[in-house]
Amino acid sequence: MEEQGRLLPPPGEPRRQELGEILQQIMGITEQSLDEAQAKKHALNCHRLKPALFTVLCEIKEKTGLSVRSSQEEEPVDPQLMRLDNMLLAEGVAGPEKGGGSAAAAAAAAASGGVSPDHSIEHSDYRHKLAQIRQIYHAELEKYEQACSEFTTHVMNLLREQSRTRPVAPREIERMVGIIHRKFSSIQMQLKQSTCEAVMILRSRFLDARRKRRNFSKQATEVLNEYFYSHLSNPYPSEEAKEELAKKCGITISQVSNWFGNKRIRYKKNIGKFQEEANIYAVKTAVSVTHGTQSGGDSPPTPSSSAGSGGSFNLSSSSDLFLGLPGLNGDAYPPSQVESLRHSMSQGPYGEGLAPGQLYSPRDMRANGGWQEAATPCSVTSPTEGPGSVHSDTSN
DNA sequence: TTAAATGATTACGG
DNA sequence: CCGTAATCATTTAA
Repeated sequence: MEEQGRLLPPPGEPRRQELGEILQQIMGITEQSLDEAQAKKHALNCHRLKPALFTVLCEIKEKTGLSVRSSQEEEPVDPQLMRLDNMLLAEGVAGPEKGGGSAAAAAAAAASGGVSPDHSIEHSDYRHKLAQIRQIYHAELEKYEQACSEFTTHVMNLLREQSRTRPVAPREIERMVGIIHRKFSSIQMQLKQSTCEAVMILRSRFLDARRKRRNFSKQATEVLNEYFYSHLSNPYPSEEAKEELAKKCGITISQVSNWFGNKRIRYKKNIGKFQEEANIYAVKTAVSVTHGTQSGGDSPPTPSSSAGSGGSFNLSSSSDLFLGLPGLNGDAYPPSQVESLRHSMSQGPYGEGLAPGQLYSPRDMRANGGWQEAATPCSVTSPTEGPGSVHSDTSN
């Protein structure tokens, strides 16, 4: 107290001396005992020149400390973070909460339940898992948010406290806060990253069509096979034909395309495996052509007429194999259009069918890799391009 | 439980 | 985009 009195402005005294005195006291603080230092500190704090001095010190510090700060200025927005945010938003993870996990799942199930039963089951499961992820995500996010704010407050309090005894510029506080926020954002980004990964895994697990594949109905495969074997020489349904088939089978056009793609490749790969099937459908087609009844019949028709499925397309590589070593593998021959042959083949699995295979000469269909090239010569009786057969299929 | 069948996807070329 | 060929993941038969 008395110090303050002594430090009071002696009117005529030059300021310089006063300042020098103060600075000396400051310098001397470290050499004094704790109590003394505390007392002096307090005294200095209350000195009337203190604010001015403090400002000066802050300015100096600001100027000298600039080098550090300039390095990391505010980056606008991290594109990576943007992407993550967008994805989380799109997936409904970051969006507005729609209630607790089970509730959301139940709502989803209820919402889609009536329309598409097939869809709803997996979907509700998916939604349930997604809701779990969202819950965790939000909880973690909130935790980080809170921790960040707490920490920031703490640091700011600390700095404010210290600002009474050491020069702390407002910008420094600002910078500190920025650093803290950046640190916490990077943590949040990791959280978002992990969440994104989890969602992606969930998606691939539930939404990937391959994982919830269902076989087509018996009837659908029937229809498809019928078309395939009746157009064996050129099993490439047109757009309209695909449409008809899709409608008839209750599947999509792309599913029809998939089916034909798979069928072609698999048939070509191992004709022997399909010979029996080819036979059945060839006969069916024959019956249907002759009798006009082609739809639906499950029962294997008796081989009667000669409307076999005609020459198949060519296999590029396996034809050689087939010619060279007929009995080696499943490679056999395309289904025959000869009745006797069909007859002999029809009674057994493909093992027995192999024997007649040697009788059959695959002359037409080798050498050219294309499917369609072989079509013409082989198809003796096949209703390949007969509009009638196609039409009859489609009409029914 | 394993192997075959099967629908869907991917990579690549036209 | 449509095709082939390879591959994946599931369903079904053994």
